[in-house]
Amino acid sequence: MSKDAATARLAFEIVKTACSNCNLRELCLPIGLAPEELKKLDELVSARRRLKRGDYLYRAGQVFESIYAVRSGFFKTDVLIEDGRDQVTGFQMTGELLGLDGISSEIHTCNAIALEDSEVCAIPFSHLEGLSRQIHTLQHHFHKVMSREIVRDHGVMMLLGTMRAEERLAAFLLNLSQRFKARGYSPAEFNLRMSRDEIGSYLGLKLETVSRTFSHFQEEGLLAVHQRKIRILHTEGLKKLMTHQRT
Amino acid sequence: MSKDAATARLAFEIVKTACSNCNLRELCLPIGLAPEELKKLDELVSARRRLKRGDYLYRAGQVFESIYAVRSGFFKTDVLIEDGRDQVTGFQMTGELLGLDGISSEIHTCNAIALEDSEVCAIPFSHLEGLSRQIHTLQHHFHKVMSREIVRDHGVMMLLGTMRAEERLAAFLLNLSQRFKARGYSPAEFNLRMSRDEIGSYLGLKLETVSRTFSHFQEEGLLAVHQRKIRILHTEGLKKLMTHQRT
DNA sequence: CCCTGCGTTTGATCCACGTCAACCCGACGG
DNA sequence: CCGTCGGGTTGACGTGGATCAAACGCAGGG
Repeated sequence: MSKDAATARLAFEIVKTACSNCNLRELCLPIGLAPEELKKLDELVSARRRLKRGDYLYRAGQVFESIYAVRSGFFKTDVLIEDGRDQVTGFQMTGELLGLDGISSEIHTCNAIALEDSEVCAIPFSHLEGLSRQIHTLQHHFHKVMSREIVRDHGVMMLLGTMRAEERLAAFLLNLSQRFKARGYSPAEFNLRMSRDEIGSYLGLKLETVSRTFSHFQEEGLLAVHQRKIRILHTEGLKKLMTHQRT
Repeated sequence: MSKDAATARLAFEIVKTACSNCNLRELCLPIGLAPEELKKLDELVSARRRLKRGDYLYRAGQVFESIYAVRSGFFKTDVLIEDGRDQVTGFQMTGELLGLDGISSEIHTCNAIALEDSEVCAIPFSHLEGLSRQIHTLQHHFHKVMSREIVRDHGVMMLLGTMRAEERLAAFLLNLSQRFKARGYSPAEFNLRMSRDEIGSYLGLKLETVSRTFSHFQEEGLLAVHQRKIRILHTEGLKKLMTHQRT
């Protein structure tokens, strides 16, 4: 926590700014690029940005210039409408991209907020377009990423439109679990970075309902919950819960 | 309706297959392209496809090869999960693109179904990627289209997550109204192409609730509803309804 | 150590929408 | 002309989750 330690860490990380030796390269934009292509991508990532918990990466209404790749940390995005209502539209973790919504109007349409101290790589969008005209693989991969975002959103629409509270929370936890697993963390035990209120907003539920549903899962022996620490005891049970209900 | 008339119309439309003289060029993919660029795009649109009401344009699970631009008609897309539940994820009208969800996994993730006799232009995706490496404007425009889809989905998530039935239906009607207007049709009077059930599925409501809400709007003097024919009598009233409620 | 504050849990009550069921109505076929 | 059929409307009733309210528990500060 000392100033020196922070400086030292900064220096260390600057050394490995490049995509080509970033340990996320299998998760992030560079997937499938040849070494020489990766070199080009290195030049593209113009800047890193560090954020503290609670900092805004960008705000709705700001001019869109770059997309961001999460290098470390955890984000949420949310939209709000005039009358004060808001909704969390997603949670982003390591290797995921932020800001794709801004491309359409050159203006960000949501807020992106760090839920813990985080670091992102800024990728100026016009550069990305330029480079993806040269590198097929990059172009195609970028298209896939955008498309995946659309598919993900459809999943959330499904969840919000047809599922009951238990199913929503089960789906949410299983999704988190799987994403942690993909990043080499335990799929069974993790810390939530977001509050009950934020989960509720994402799932279209009130925080009380989220809390009650957690308790309920715990009573059923599906989970161990302590504050934001979650241990999944019975993955299959959660999965069944998600699908089983019919009407 | 005679066979001859149909044939004649077919012949007529084949003549103007090209984007360069398509009257949708201001709405569809070619927006903003220079004449010589438009020529190149012409070669890209490999085939038209006609569909009758109820026909599937593609089904979830099929291999993805092309995206489609709606030339005429009206579509819905829906996703379904194992247990039989399904959800309409969108309604597409003239000039809008279908199939973007398939890019991510090379497999369509939803069904696209014609709600009336329709015609689409098939755009082989690999060709589109090729051409957009040559034409900046096309590339950028395509990115904007994908991004707009993401923003639209966020809007639906907002609707499903935070709005009550009346607000949802008001938002839905205003959205349709505006899209009809953009296409030169009356924003105040139009025919719904979809059933109450399909509206309900899209809005996360049951058809009875949709029906009741229509009746309610009619009692309030906001709408005149007769079957699928809608006349908006009081746009401002609908808008206020959409925003006004707080909690 | 205690005080304060915020996020969370838990309980009691309420209500918007779902469910179930009857009925209506325009389209279509015989 | 009537019978049928599918989508739409309307009513009565049930319920999942919202709302309101109180209490808890951990973290940070004095």
